Amino acid sequence: MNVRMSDVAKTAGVSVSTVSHVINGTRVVEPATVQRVNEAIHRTGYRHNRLASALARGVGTQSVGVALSAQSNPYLADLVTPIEAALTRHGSLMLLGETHEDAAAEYRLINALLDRRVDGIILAPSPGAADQTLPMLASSGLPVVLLDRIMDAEHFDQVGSDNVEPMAGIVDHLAQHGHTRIALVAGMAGLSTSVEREEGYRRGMRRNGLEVEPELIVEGGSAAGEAARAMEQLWSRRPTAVIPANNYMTVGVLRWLRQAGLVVPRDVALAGFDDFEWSALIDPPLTAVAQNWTAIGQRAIDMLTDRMASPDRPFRTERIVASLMVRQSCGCPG
Amino acid sequence: MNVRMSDVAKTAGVSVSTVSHVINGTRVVEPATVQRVNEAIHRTGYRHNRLASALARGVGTQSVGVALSAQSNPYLADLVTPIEAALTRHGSLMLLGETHEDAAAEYRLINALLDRRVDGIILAPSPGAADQTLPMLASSGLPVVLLDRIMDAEHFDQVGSDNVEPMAGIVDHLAQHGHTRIALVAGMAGLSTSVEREEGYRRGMRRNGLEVEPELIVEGGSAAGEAARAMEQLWSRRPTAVIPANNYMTVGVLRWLRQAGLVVPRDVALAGFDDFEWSALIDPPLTAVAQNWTAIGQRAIDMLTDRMASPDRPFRTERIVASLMVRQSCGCPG
DNA sequence: CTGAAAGCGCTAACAG
DNA sequence: CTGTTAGCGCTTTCAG
Repeated sequence: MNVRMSDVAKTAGVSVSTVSHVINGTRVVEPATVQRVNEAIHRTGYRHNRLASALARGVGTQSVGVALSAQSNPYLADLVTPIEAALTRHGSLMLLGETHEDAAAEYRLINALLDRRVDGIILAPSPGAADQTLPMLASSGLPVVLLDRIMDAEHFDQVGSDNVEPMAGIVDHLAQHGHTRIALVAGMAGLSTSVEREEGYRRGMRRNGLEVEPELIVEGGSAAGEAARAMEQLWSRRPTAVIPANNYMTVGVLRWLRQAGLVVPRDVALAGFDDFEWSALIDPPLTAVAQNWTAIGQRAIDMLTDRMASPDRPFRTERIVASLMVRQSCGCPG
Repeated sequence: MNVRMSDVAKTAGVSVSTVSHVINGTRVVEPATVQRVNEAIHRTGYRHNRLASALARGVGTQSVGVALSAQSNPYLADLVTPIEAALTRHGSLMLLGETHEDAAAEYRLINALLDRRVDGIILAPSPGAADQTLPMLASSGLPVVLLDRIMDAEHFDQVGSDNVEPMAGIVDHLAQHGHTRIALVAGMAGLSTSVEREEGYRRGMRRNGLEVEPELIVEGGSAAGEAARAMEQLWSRRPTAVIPANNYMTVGVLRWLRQAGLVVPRDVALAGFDDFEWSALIDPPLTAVAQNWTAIGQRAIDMLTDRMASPDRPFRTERIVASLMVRQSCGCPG
């Protein structure tokens, strides 16, 4: 264990400088020497220490930090796969950390990432990120891309789904089915996605000539359990259709409906946010807005590398289109 | 940007040695001095460089590598969450990499991880890992835990689900429903989980006095598309029940069945491996073996820290129990 | 309680 | 084509 470059140099009968250069291919070395060095590397069992290397070279660590809440992201794999792929292409690695949707935990995580000298950070900001995390990130000068939850932050690149129009589109669709009492199980307060989706709901109601009744909007905390309780509350207010603002809440709503003996879409129509592989196999097949997580992950890493390349370009916010997958839970015929 | 410890020392009017010690709390420093140093840190905007620190201290980087195929792991979040949590408790971070279920990619990844001086590695070995990756890992002397796919490797700690008995249990259950022509859509060849589940299938058939007909076993490549084709093939052989050996293949089988106009469990009963949040909401509610991914992730990180603490303890292989969730796709009444 | 100085393992002028 | 050597930013004896 722990063979150093000098050991290799010794057994190859050359200088460390030469060893370094054959390892990094950073200057021409006589083939015979290269040969000897490579043999020495093998015989000694040498492992290059990229950390010492990075330190000496004064560069980053060929790694980027990805900070999000895996717990609240069922699309983790979709999101992470393109990021990982792009990073691998550059010989970089991904440091994945969990924000726990909590400002303090997130702050600690970003600090840890910064102290480890990552080359860039991709962050799905928790509610509360604006207080400490974002300022710190901004002053760090590190390339950063904010993901999913678009903030009111001028000095960051951001990418996420368009939420307003797709949500309004759900309302349009439900209204076309003749629904007027359309309930919304809203996401966790403080999340920009929650706000935007509620805005979309309001826009949709209005443009269909429907009144927005406050009692038809209940927060479902972005989680299944809370959403079930929210649905219970809503049910007493006699909605004819319900929109869970995300995937987890759809599970909760569906569970509550089922145990209450209600059948979708006969007793209440349902269409929500977040599509997934099994949607078509659910009973009834789910009508839902599909977010393009692969594209979001792809754009995030693209934007990050763009910024690394040109630190002074203007900051951009990109919205990735999300589209309504119409199936039967909304009342459409099979 | 890039303030060094010496800068802090200068503006605080002390030596770097003192600064280092107040930062690490590694020796007693007069309160007043601590004060001055902390102020200097603030004023200069100093960030501790953990990499340089680790180098000087000759220790690891407070990070562990996690290598698996996110693409083929729908439980990524369940698995990763306990690992992340434990790591955070130790002030460590997770370097997540993708093996792509490919020996060469995996080998490169593990190399990258090793070169970055991670303190340990958790790997879900791809088929082919035994050729290069495992030997390298073994000779590295680094703490390693193999996950999910239990290998025939004596010198590694391993943790994964029990596959044989649970699979045999599925067969038992189906046999009790009176099925005799039970088909298996097997997983990707070369994966130990595939092998073990097929073994479980054979064991189940045998102990129920059923003949194992080779034509009722078709490989579904562990993926939805291939599984659909496998199911098509199988259908011509008139099974009365089918067992997809994992989650993805269940999707494929279900899709094919549906588009063929077949209804489960009337036309063919179905029970497979891998349960998940939506199983009860599928049409029909899915009977499936639930693997305890959270426990697996938890044990993996436990075993890793155990080995870090005592490098010479004997290697262990742990099996986490997986249990059959009986719903309706097997033919049981709602 | 504090400082000087010798490394940690590697890179990159600079000088052959 | 190759070797010497001064760092990279930090830790840690050792000597006050």
